[in-house]
Amino acid sequence: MPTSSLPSDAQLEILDLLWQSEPATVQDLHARLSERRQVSYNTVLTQLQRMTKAGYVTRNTDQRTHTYVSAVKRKQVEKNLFSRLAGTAFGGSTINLALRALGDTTPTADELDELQAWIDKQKG
Amino acid sequence: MPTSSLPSDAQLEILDLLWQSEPATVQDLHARLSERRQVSYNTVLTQLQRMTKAGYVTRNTDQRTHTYVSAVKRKQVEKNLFSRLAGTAFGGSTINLALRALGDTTPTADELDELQAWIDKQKG
DNA sequence: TTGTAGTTACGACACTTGTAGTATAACTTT
DNA sequence: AAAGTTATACTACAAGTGTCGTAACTACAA
Repeated sequence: MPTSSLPSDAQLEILDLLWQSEPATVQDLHARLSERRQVSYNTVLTQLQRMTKAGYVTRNTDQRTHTYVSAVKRKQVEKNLFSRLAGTAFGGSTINLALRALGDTTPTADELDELQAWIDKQKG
Repeated sequence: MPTSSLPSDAQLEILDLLWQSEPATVQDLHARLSERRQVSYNTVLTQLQRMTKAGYVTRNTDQRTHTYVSAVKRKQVEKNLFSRLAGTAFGGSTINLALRALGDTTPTADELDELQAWIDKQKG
């Protein structure tokens, strides 16, 4: 449904956790998010409620403790994210964006291999 | 709240124009931005004022018509942008982000070469 | 049965964001 | 010099954001 709109930063952060392990309760997500930064249970709950309304997630309310699952595909959201970024500051090119992202970062050998594989796939 | 503050989307769009050609007046920027989308002069002005306050640009007010120059480096802003994104949804890895950005896009031969060059540089 | 911990619903609040209108001052043109 | 044009400053405002508090309800334990 939300092909145009994008989750906010805080929502994306939670969505990312969901994608990693679904379904999940608010407590699950709060616990996992708390490993990264200080945040209240209610904050996570509110964001999940907003995400439900926005259609980014759906929830099962059969039990008192609701469980959430993502309703949008990771790839799709990422694609939208990139195209928004590319649209504003990278000459519209996602590839250009990728090149900039690489920038002066130093990759691990694995990452380098993965990149090489991607290129080879394009060539072949 | 991200670690380092970042220009908003609308600001980034203008900053991008500035990076391409500095210094510039509000009119310059408004004219160039107008080629892409409908936006009022005052909107551009307001954003430039906000960016001035935020330190993203500086301006010369000697003349009645002020001229603006960027006060932040493109690379630095991009880096912050990517690291914020990476921090929220790409496992913290900018390279991973780049790989995702590449995703199913199909590059031109030039872009492919550029990518290959980047890899070779890392290897060598 | 009464307390206590867990859960959701709802509201609140300050801040940001994108957008633009109005006021006013300063040049330019007639 | 009057009128029009151009510039900035200031104000405004709805929507979105990140954050959390409080109320109310449920379930289990003592």
